[in-house]
Amino acid sequence: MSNNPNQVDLETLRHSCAHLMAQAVQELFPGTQVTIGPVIEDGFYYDFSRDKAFVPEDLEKIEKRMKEIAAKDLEIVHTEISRDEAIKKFTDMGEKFKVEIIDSVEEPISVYSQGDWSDLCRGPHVRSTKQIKAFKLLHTSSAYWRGDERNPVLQRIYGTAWNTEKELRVHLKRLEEAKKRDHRKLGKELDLFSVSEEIGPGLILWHPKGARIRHLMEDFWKKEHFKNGYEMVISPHTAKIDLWKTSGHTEFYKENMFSNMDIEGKEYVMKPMNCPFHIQIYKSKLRSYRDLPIRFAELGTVYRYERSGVLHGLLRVRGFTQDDAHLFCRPSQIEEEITKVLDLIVYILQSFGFFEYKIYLSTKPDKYVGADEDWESATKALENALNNKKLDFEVDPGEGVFYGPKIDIKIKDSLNRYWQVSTVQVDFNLPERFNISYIEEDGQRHQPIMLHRALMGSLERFFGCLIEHYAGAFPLWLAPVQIILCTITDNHAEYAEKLAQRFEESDIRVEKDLRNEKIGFKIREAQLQKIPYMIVLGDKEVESQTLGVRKRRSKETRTLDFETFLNELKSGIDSRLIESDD
RNA sequence: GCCAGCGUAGCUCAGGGGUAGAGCAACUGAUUCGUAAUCAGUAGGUCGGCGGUUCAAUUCCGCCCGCUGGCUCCA
Repeated sequence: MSNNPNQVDLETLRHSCAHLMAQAVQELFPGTQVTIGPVIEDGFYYDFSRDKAFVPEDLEKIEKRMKEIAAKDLEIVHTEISRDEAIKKFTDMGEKFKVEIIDSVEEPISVYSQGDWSDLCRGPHVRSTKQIKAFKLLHTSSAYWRGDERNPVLQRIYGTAWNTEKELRVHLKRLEEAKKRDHRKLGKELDLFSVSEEIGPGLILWHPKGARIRHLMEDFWKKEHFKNGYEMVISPHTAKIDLWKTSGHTEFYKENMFSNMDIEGKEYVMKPMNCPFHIQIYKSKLRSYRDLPIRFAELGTVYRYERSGVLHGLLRVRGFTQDDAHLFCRPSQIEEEITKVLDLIVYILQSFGFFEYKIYLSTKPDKYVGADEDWESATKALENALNNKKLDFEVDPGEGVFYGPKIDIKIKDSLNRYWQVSTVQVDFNLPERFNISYIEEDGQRHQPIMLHRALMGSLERFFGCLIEHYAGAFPLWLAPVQIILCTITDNHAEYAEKLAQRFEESDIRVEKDLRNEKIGFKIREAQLQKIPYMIVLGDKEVESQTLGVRKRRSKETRTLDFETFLNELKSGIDSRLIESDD
């Protein structure tokens, strides 16, 4: 708690606000049972058991009642009772879910009351309902009791609460801003991508401008991988089911795989992962310790079945391209390889404008394959690599995949949201299943260590993240159109054509707007398309053979000659400049 | 997949048991203009699909498809 008496710990405040909402709901809708109402990031929710779902008008009513209750300045009283008392109390109240919770908590049972309403709760809470002032109910949804779809369906209401009206306004504004940046909205407005009902949900069409950005992402990625000792490989989109039996995917990943195809009586499936293919390439010949580490990289497109309800724009799809690589190395090389991977990750993410991360190291889960000492040394190698790079990380105990420990990296975007992108995983399983080996110095066959890693994760998701991070105003090096030439009248078209050709020869992505429209109209459209530079061409420019340069989000105009402007462009592109103003 | 809501012109949306409307975009014409919208005209829709109720359905009902917010999971 803060020293300022008016400043309440946000978690406490939000928890109390959830109670306030529950009270309002039960007063307005008798017969509704309460279940749980925890605090979440930026707010809270409460799950209710009730036949009917809440509609938006209900939220208004509930909010109004909450304000009334808050104004009553009800004291929030904490009491502790025995389990038997609690069971009797909540059974009498008809709160079956609360009774179920009482079974699983320790005595004494903690209860909070305000007025004639009370709730089973660990607390803490604010002293009076009057302290809950700045709040808003946001939306409804359904949820299952204890998150299990076999359990009864509950009606959830989400809300947010803050210490002051001003903080609430700032938060709501941020939500609005996030809505404006929604990649699905911008994808349409900027003509970047679409999803077609005719084709199928979760399958992305990259339009010319989106594909342009994708090619830029891919080109950059390939160049950096060649520089860093990777070899590019390419593998097919489907393979015989037997491959997936060997890899264990038919056993452990079945529910995520597209169902079988019959090709001349043989079963094939769309690939959900690239690893078995890269292993086949590794296995195509005998490998020596002198060849290791071997690094195979591929922008590999995979298909995974996702339940229809979870699909979401570019962020959750059924077909996506991983910037995948598999590293085969000697046990002694793990640490160095991971360190190099981390270097590359940080370099690439920073190039795209992401400078802050949350990094997790996930360790051995309850069910696992491989020897304990291998797990230990691999986990240590991951940890050492993170420490070598001075990267802060959190350990997620037991959260590793069954086949090995891993590092996950989330990037922070311009609205302070985190997105899971990069991952580095050690795999003790596939080398064993495919029985891969190399000849060691001792002349004997040894099993190599295999690492999976992705930097951007999926190009689709990373693109969605880029769109929202930049609100569609991509940095110069990524902008699908870098400059647009806008003529004042038809008289300037010839000059524009000539300039366009010169820009094209210099690999600048240029568009011309020669339409018979007013300059204000052309500028407006270019602004809405978030083109980094607008070049106005009129009598003045033709006469002096110059360019009228205007940058997006700046009303300032400059008169530059071609070479000067081209140099500015080139240096912005080559340095992958990210303008904070943009 | 489940719960709820939504689906009307390319886009954003209004309407409503008697076969549909606006703005922007498109097209045509006029205008040749100096940094976020020049004016006028034209065209555009089996109202997501299939079935049912009805004299009549885009509107009411059922099923299906898709989208949105969540639940679960993850790149």
